[in-house]
Amino acid sequence: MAKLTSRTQDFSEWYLDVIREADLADYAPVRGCIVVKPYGWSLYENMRDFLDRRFKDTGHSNAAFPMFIPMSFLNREAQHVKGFSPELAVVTVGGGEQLEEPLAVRPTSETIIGYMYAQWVKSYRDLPVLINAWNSVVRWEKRTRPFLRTTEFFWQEGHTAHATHEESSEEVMRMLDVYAAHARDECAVPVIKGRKSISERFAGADSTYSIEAMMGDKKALQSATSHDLGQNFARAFDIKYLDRDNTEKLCWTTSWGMSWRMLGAVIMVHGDDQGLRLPPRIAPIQAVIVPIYKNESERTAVMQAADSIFTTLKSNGIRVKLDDRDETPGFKFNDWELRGVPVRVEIGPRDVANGTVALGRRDVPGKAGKSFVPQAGLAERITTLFEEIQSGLLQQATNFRDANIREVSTYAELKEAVEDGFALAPVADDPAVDAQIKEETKATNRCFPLEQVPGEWKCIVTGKPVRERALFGKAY
RNA sequence: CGGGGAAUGGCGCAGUUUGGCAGCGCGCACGGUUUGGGACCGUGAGGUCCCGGGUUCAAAUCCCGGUUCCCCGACCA
Repeated sequence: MAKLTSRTQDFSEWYLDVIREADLADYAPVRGCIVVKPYGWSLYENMRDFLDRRFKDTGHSNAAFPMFIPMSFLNREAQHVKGFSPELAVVTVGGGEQLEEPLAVRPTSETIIGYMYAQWVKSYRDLPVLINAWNSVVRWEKRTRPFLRTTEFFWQEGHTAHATHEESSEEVMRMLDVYAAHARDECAVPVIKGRKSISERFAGADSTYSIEAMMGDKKALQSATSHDLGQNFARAFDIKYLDRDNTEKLCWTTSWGMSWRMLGAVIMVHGDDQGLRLPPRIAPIQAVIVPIYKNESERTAVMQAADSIFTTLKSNGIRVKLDDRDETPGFKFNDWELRGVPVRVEIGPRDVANGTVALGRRDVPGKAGKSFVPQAGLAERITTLFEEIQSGLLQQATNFRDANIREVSTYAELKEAVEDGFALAPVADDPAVDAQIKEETKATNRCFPLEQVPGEWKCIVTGKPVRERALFGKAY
């Protein structure tokens, strides 16, 4: 009586099943939009809070900007408008009257923030400006999928302005590192940091960096981006400052974002045929207590012990839930596995008598993951177990990814490799090369990883000598 | 936006070919027996058959138009 399609049978269907059955999200009555339900939102909040902490720790502040952007703003940066106009939602009527100037619903906020920065920045003393915004944006996508690609999506967008390119470049890399650390340390998702190829970079950026992850079906997911905008937006919006030498100079700006797509990554990287497997650090419920009893007198004794364990765990800072629903234990075991709760505490009459509990871990399914331990010191034991599970999930994901990346040196090898994983291939950073490979293999240039083994190769398409290899894979 | 599939109670589906009482499993409510890996019996609630038109004595079923979802392509966080 499985509620889920198996991953091997149909990964895409499995993904949708998990989202529904684990109560993460529901479809909204609007094309391509989803409703995030409390359990899913709680997971997003946990991820968001960790990321927000990292932003604050690197000197950034949060602020809010309008969701409506005058069309003329988007038109000011040529590449930017070219990239985004096909997916804009535009408001033409307000208060029952035709608007003089249509307003785009923000697809991203570089332009309106650039406009504001131009007013705020006058002197080198005003720099750097380090602002982040948590908001939602709208992009009219043709093909949508919960969390991975929705018409409206929630994310954060950081926007900074600096006096020199040296500073702005540092910022771009700093935030890429923040994303990679968040993915690794909190979401247990190993990522590869890299530079986007010319054809894949953000509309209006000089260069774009991303973190790329491998999902459970060996497809790639771009999980966050960090852009070096050069002086493009500073020029378009007149973001200038008076330097120490009393000359006016253009600022250098950056932008960087991570969306709730990362939540999709957590599902697809860790999930198994029983459902979600959540890393303890971000799990809405870290431990669930399942009481087991046959009759009223057993119930009284078991519930008393369960309550006491609940209080202890909670006071030790563990996000714990006591499942007192009128369901059989077996049902609850499966239910919480589906929802990805990392640790399960089972307590029955025998445990009450022995002063023990049965401890089950989600990352090791079935009875293999179960052990019987004393109630004394349970909170400490569970806290340690969280760390084991957290690092275990990361390790599993890393092993899986590394086992599915092949270094190739010919086009034929690349074609074969991307049928079942990633390929690391020497290529020229040339849109024509990207396009040809995509056309013929369906795989795209994910990035030129920052960590490169030094060497000289021949581009597998053009035969030209190259010093870098790029990661290719089929992508979401 | 192009090609293919689908939409029937909360979920999964049958019924559509050949028009004729809207059904099944799970879930839900209540009562009882159960409870250490998805319990069982009984009773019951729950439906604009995706939406809008049309044909017909009669439409879930046939015709026209639209919407949404899934899969495959082109665009993207």
